[in-house]
Amino acid sequence: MEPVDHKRAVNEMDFFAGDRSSTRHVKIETEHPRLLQEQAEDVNTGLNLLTTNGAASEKSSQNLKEKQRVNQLADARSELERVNAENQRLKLTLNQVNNNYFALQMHLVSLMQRQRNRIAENSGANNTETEIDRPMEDKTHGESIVARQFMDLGQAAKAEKDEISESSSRDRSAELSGSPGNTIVESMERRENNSTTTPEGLPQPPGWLPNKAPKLNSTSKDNEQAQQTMAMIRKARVSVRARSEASMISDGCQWRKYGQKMAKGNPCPRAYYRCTMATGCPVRKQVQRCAEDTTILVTTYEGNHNHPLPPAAMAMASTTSAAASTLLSGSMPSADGIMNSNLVPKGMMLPGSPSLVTLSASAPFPTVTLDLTHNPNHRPLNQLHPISPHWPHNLSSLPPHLLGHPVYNQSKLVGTVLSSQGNISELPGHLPQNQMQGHPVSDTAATVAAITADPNFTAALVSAITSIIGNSHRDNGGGNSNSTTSRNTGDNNT
DNA sequence: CGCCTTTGACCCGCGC
DNA sequence: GCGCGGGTCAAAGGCG
Repeated sequence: MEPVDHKRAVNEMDFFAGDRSSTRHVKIETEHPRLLQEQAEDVNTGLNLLTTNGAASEKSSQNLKEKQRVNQLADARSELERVNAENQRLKLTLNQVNNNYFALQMHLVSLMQRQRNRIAENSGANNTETEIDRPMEDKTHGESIVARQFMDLGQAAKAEKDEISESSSRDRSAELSGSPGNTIVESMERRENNSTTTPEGLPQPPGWLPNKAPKLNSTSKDNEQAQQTMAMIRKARVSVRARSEASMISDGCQWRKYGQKMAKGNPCPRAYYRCTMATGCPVRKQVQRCAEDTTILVTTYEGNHNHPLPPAAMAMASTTSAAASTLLSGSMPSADGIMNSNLVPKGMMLPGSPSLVTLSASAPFPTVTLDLTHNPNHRPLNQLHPISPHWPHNLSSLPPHLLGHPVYNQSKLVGTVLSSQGNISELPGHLPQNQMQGHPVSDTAATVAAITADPNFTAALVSAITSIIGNSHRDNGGGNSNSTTSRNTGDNNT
């Protein structure tokens, strides 16, 4: 009985050590036969289950061996625990990297869409099919513009939420309008402000919709549409579908859970979060797994931040902007746009990703859905990762030495990303097309496989992990983002 | 101790 | 008016 138990214990340890490569593990493995043989021969003596008539010296030597064996087992066990812990850390890191990649996708989508919308706005009836051919003049300003754009939306949100402070919001909007980086939302806000002041000068109620209460001094059809659009944008929701094992995707913001409900028709609970990066921030989000595929995480954002965001949060922020812009671009050209449609799937007009973004005007609010869960053969965005060894977009999660590295120049990254669409192949930093096309990715596993297959990524990942571990594995990248992870059980990746 | 999650209760809109 | 479902509140407890 006893030898069997010992043997089993050793085997169990080996089982857990399993494929985790460890030099110590190899050593233990090589010692197994001898250990087991010793056990078989000496078990009675070693465990004092039977008395023997052997010499005392022999017995002491056997005890010594037994002690050594116990020590080895203890060492192996501790090593196993260490490796297990390291494995968990690596898993977390990988998950975080996944989320960072998702955030990068968000950023890309927003940039692409914003370019389109801005071109459409600036050039009016000009040809909008060529804007992607000249986006590099924009990409150098991409980061700041995204930031500005998001702040503009924040103003819009404030105008909605803080009715009393509408005039000040307008002032702020007017201040912001002086910049050349005007966004569609901002311009729309100005248009609305110029045209929708009530006779009493009172702010509009939060749920106010121009089509329900036409303004007396709204004389032009454009103004009406602008009002409609702005109201829709303010009420619009951004729904993001992405594959993630974590309970939340990483968007760089701080979120506090304030409720959870079982939604009808979905066995998975719906969690409600609000932004806690600033007091009074109206942004909320709902997180729920898809009923059909629980690996798909559906995150719905509502509202706009009223505070500056860290770079890590810019991706999602710009996504919100892009969503609003998408709404705008979809509703402006004609009166029978999304306003009057119940469910209008609309390609985002991103080259090669016809179904990436859909619009839904179903009640209560129009929703922009970014579906990042499936990327068919249309040069999916998911294939972007091989081209960017520096793709962890959540900058705050990056180790400092990588954060300061030129490869994290976002404009260059954007250029790389755009080049992957096949439109800007001459840009610096891009990789050859064939290299990019070598990683068909349709799910997280394939994504991880493709990512890890890239040596550049591997190098960056190793560096990042080393730094993270070296920093006592700060909570999910530290900084002002992802703070909710620290208290969560490991799957909550803000 | 502060911040967070959990979770039941409550509120509100909507359809019948 | 009633029930249902979605969204929010807030007390309780956990965690670092």
